Amino acid sequence: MSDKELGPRKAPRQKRAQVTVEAILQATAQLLIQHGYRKTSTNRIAQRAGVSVGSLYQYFPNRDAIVVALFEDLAHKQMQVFEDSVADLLEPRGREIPLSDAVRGLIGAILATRTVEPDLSRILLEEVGWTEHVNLVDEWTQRATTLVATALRHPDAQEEMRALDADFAASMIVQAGFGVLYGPRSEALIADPRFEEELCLLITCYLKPRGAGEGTS
Amino acid sequence: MSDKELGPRKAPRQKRAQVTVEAILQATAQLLIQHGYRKTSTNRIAQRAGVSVGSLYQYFPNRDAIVVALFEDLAHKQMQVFEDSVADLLEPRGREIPLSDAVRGLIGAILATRTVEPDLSRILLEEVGWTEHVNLVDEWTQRATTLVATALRHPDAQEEMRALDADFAASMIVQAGFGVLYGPRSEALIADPRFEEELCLLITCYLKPRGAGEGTS
Amino acid sequence: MSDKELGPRKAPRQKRAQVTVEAILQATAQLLIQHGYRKTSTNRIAQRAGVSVGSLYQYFPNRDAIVVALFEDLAHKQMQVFEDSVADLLEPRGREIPLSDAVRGLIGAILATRTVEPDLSRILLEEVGWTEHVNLVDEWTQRATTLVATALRHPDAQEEMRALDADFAASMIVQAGFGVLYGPRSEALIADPRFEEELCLLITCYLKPRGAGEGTS
Amino acid sequence: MSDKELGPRKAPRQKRAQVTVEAILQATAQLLIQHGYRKTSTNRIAQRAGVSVGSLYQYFPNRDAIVVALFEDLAHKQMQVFEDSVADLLEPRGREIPLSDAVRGLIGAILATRTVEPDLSRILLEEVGWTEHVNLVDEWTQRATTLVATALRHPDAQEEMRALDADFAASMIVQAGFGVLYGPRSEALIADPRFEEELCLLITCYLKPRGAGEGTS
DNA sequence: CATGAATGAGCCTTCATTCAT
DNA sequence: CATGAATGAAGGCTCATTCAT
Repeated sequence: MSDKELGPRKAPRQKRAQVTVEAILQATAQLLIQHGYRKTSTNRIAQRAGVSVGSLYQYFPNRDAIVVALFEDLAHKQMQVFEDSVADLLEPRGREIPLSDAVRGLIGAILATRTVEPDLSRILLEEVGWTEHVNLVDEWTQRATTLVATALRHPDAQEEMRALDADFAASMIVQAGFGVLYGPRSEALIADPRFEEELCLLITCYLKPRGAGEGTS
Repeated sequence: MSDKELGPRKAPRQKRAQVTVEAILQATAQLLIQHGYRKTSTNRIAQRAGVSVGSLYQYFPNRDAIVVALFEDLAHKQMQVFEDSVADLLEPRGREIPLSDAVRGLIGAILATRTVEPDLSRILLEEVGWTEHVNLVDEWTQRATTLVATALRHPDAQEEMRALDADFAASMIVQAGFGVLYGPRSEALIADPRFEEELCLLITCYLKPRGAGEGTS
Repeated sequence: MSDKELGPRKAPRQKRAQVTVEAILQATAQLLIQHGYRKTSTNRIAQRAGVSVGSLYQYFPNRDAIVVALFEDLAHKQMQVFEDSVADLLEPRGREIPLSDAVRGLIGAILATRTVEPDLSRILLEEVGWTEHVNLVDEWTQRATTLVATALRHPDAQEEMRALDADFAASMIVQAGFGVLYGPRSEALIADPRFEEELCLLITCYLKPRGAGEGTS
Repeated sequence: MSDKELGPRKAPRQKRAQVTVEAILQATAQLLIQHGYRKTSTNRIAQRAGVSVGSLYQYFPNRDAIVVALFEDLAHKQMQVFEDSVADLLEPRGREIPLSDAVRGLIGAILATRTVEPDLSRILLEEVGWTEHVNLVDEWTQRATTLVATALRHPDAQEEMRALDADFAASMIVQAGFGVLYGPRSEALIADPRFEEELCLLITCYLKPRGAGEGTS
């Protein structure tokens, strides 16, 4: 666990190799989802991928490396989605967007994250556990937080906000947001029609200055 | 995984047996913490517990049953702590407590939860995954939510709050609270001196009526 | 298998002990029938018998000893039945019985044997295997053969028979008889309404002198 | 026991694999003969075969599957021998064969069956028990019976026989024959010099019409 | 490079048997 | 004598990984 190589063994240069690697990853994802981590053995992966075990070990030094690759793939895809969703909020533009809209956008971005390969995501997060991939998750959270912090520093936002440490606030928001979205019982909560609105409220209120309610205008 | 017996196999009647069971549970906890779930084999548990494998299987039908027992123990202890902490807030008392204090109490209660065997708690939640223990976690969350909802309905609280569905709000709070406390990167966040205060703020603001800031009184 | 004690450990003198032994034997029989030899463990036997394992080992030196005891019980009961059934044929009586009737009686005796605890009998014979109890089975076959030989030597019988070695003929008959009764597919054959009659015929013809058919009289 | 896979797991494609499978089967046969079914563990088999347990499980899903394979092998070989031996009796030929010769041939065929791996045969039949392989044994018996019935229907045979149901008679003969050959104490009986002749007699008499003895010619 | 046969440590579990209470 | 907790050898089986072809 400590001294094990977890990175891919060699970058596949030929096209055929690329196909092989892809097949292995897909097979692993399927098996993970269908039968869980424990039953996802290298032999089974190879078989499902239509490849020999030997080939598998040509590209991955060990079983966990495959899972890690999958994890990274997923993380990158999710980050991409998140960053794309958030992009608008950061673009310089002529007219102002009210804070509440910005927050709504942020929340939408986090929510969008859940749509990326949800099954795989779930199994990876819950069964494999992110403990083993702390770095990745850290990076993930870090980048999200930075993005949010940047958004919070946007002049348009600042105007409506009370004075606070953008970094810290971003952490709170991201953390709370993910908690709500990925915690136990999240399914039920998210399904509630009031959910999105209330989550916006939660965060907006937190950011706004005291004594200046939303509807006060 | 689905039809496996997970309950304890037979209750230890003699005192000696009780000691054995206890040793097994402790050994398992230690191994889980030190080496993770995957390396915690029944043989190792038995060895560490200074007991034979046979004894282990006399009280637990299989490895997971031990982990489940541990999980239940922990969950019960945590619930106990939480409920004890929250108890005051629910007691009828002569003078009013301001909402912010109530929230602070709530948060304190959730935080207190983290002090119960934190290492074991982490490994159990993260590596073993609560997916397999949905019922327990559900119960846990349910009870916490109910408690919070009850607190929110307290006349003293109502006075300072905007009109909202106590149950829903409780869900949001509990969920967000746990997210902040148990999510990735929680350690760092919690360590921040501003943390507790800000979390209070987050929730208080959410509950208070618009246009009525905290310091406005 | 070779140096293992197989006899009962000590004769139970007290009444209570006798009851215990009986309970153990019954429990074993039930378990053998219901779950087969492999799943019939001493612990299970003890439990089913409502006795502690320790007590079990008070009366039997090891597991197989119980099975052996059961086997012996059964063998003795079957022999008893066989001998009782055959008894008449051997009694000196005033009037002659025709050979065919004698044979019919013999066959009836062998058939009667099947009615003694058929389930236990089957499991003991098929799963446990009589290889391990050769002596008993030998004795069994021996006695049956002797009995039949004695019957064949009866003057009444001799009259209708061709000259042959009674011992050898008895062996053939007993052996063939048991083959028909306990071999594979016996069930189907025995169920056939013609069966008993034809079996009589088979043997009678064998015993009668050439050229003197049954119906010639 | 009921839902266990008993068929071979995967067919050996390479020559090396074929050798392995063969070694496993042989080792199992040896162990079965020398130490009995209960002591024939997969580990021992692998060891004796000079192969790793893993290899064993690559070709057989579990221990019993090996035994079953052995059983099938044996059954097929025996059937082959039986059918070959009986073949002549069925061939259309110019001159008649007397019934007694036909029966003699039949008995010879059944006896020949005993020469095929007698030790393995014995252990498989007696200790493992044919109960678990009912289908195979059934097929075995079925085919033998059919063959005999066919022989009985041969015009040459019919001429010397009384009228009877060929199928039923075949069942009786086969069953009795196997009983005599495979029952307890068969060894001794078969060793007797009179045995074969008498067995012929037993069956011939049974088939011939009443009142027409053998020597009547 | 691909293949798939082979490996063997190690896991989970059972069970006959002993022995302190 | 009875009890039942404890033992630990042994069995069945899996699976990550290697290596000859």
